[in-house]
Amino acid sequence: MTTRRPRERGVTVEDVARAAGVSRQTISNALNAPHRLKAETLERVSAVIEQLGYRPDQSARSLKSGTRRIIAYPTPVDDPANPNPLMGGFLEAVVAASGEAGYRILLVRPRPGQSQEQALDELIAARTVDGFLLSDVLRDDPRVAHLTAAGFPFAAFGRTAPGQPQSWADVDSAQAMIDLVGLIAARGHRRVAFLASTGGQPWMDDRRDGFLAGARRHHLTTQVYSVPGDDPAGIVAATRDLLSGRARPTAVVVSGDWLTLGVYTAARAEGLEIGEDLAVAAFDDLPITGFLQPALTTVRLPLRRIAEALINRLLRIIEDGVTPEAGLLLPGELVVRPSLGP
Amino acid sequence: MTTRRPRERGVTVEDVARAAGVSRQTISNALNAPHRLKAETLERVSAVIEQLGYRPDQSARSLKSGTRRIIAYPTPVDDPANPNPLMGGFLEAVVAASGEAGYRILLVRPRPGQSQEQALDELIAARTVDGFLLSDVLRDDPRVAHLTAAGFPFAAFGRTAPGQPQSWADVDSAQAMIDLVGLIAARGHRRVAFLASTGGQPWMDDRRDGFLAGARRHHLTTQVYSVPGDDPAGIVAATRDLLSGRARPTAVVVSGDWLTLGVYTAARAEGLEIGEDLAVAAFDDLPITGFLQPALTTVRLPLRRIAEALINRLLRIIEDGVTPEAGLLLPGELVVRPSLGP
DNA sequence: TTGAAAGCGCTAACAG
DNA sequence: CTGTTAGCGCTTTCAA
Repeated sequence: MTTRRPRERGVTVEDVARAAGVSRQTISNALNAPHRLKAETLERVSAVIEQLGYRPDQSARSLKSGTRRIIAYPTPVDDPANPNPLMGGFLEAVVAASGEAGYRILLVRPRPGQSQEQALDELIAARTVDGFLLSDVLRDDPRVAHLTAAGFPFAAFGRTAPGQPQSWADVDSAQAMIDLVGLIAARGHRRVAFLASTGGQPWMDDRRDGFLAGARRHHLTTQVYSVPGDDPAGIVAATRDLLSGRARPTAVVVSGDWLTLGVYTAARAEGLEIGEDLAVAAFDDLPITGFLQPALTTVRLPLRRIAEALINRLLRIIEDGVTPEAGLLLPGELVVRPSLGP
Repeated sequence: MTTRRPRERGVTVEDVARAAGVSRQTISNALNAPHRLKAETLERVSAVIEQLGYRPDQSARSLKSGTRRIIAYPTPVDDPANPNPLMGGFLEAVVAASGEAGYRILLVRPRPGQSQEQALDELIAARTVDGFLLSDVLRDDPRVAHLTAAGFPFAAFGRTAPGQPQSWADVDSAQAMIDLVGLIAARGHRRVAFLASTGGQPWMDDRRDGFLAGARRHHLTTQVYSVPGDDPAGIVAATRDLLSGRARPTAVVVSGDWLTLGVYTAARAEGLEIGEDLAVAAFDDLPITGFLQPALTTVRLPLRRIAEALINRLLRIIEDGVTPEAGLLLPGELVVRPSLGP
């Protein structure tokens, strides 16, 4: 079945103008500056527009105006066998927030053999988008440096360096950890361990720093374990080691929910009941947390608020040319579930 | 800090032509029909293009050519508190497949008060995209009907009706279920239950039908339970009911991984050991499956292959005007884990 | 093989 | 308040 259509020429201003018996400009005005038309004309013209289903050609309009109403989101590369379960929720929030303002999200990715910076340059040079939304931003992210140098609008989920535009929003991981440790201390724990995977991501450092700050504040005895990568076996081994020592901790804070599987496994192997003999808490609130037995205490990321803040800030830059003076930290939400114990 | 830039005029053909000492047309040819240039000229011109970082303006090019190299993906509305954990993996695969072919994905969504169809019409009329990628397609999906009527290119994750263009790809849920039931039968089970949530999605029907077909083939005694919605409490109750009857099933097949939490809970409440007293299998291979104890036997969706097939088919329609004769069913992958027992 | 001219559909500037 | 003119940057004729 072949459906090759002869590149349909859609309905244009010309058509509408003729049908309404006015000039092309009047049509344009009806859409872009309705106050300039006599109420009666406007009504008549609008009816014709409606009836013909006329929409200004996006490309023509963009060519003229120089604005695309599109935001590029460089999609993080994901392992399809083990995809980031929060990506859908973040995009949901981003699409909702940008759609509200009449912008759409274009998913972009460097072509094979192309660097991140080259991909950005191409999008800028081809004037494909009005700005960039960046996520998983590192402390010294080359993309941020590049966009800053190019003077092109962006907003970052993560944090930028002091000399760079502060158009970012991030989870206040440190504060959330401090709160979490406070809760643990209030429940009488004195020896608390922190278990982290060493990926080098800045947000993981923030979590660790927050943990340490909280522990210091409550005079807790701490122990910090780092395991390479996300290898479950390594985590189980580390946790068993942690739990088999003398003076073992009565609570374990884990840098991310994903690792807790290993912790649960190890605790069982050591004959410890989670929530009874050992309190466990983590971070992220992945969809899995309800599936652990007992359910996991964790910190929920404020993805919706982050997305809204990022889009707001980006549009302020794009439309008003105003770059925020300071970054924005949004609080994580403590979700207390049985793994924390009584 | 105000960074309002005076709407930078990027580098245009004109600039490059002047710099290279040739006409505008030669530049255009160098990019779009290099074979028409003398090798030496081409080289020289390319060097200048490279040096000036020239990229044809996307809008101008689109206006002229009528092609956007953009595919719209109407993003399913997601519950941000409980996001679809597979969305990230699907988008990853879609972005990779389309990027390969030089297309990008635009996330779209009806504006407040706008219907799905109106949103499609707007994108078509404004010539914003070359085609649509649809997911979560219902058996009689209004979007498919609308795009078919408009004669606009699309590809559907799901299945279209017989009279409609068969540009779809889907998981062969029925066959995967038949295989799964075969495996269960081979392990000696004679009484098998099917537990489903009633959402009315066609793929859920496919799964049930596959289950029944498999059971028939192996002469198994079956029992089908349907629970409204995804309410965990309802599932626990139904499962307890199921398990407490006389002649209770020795295996339970669940329509989706998500529901198994309730099944596990109910089984424990009945004093049954999963994998020992009761075999459990489900569908989707959500990231949670490894977190259940014992780990869950399930069917993995071939999202990467689906995405590739959809993009392939869509581009065939867009670029060659050729609509596939038939839909494409891709096999799910049986992932056997301890919940199925010995 | 290269150059000149026209026009894609739209809107901003100006004139009536 | 409405109409005319020009041009955004590109590519597709057509002519040289």
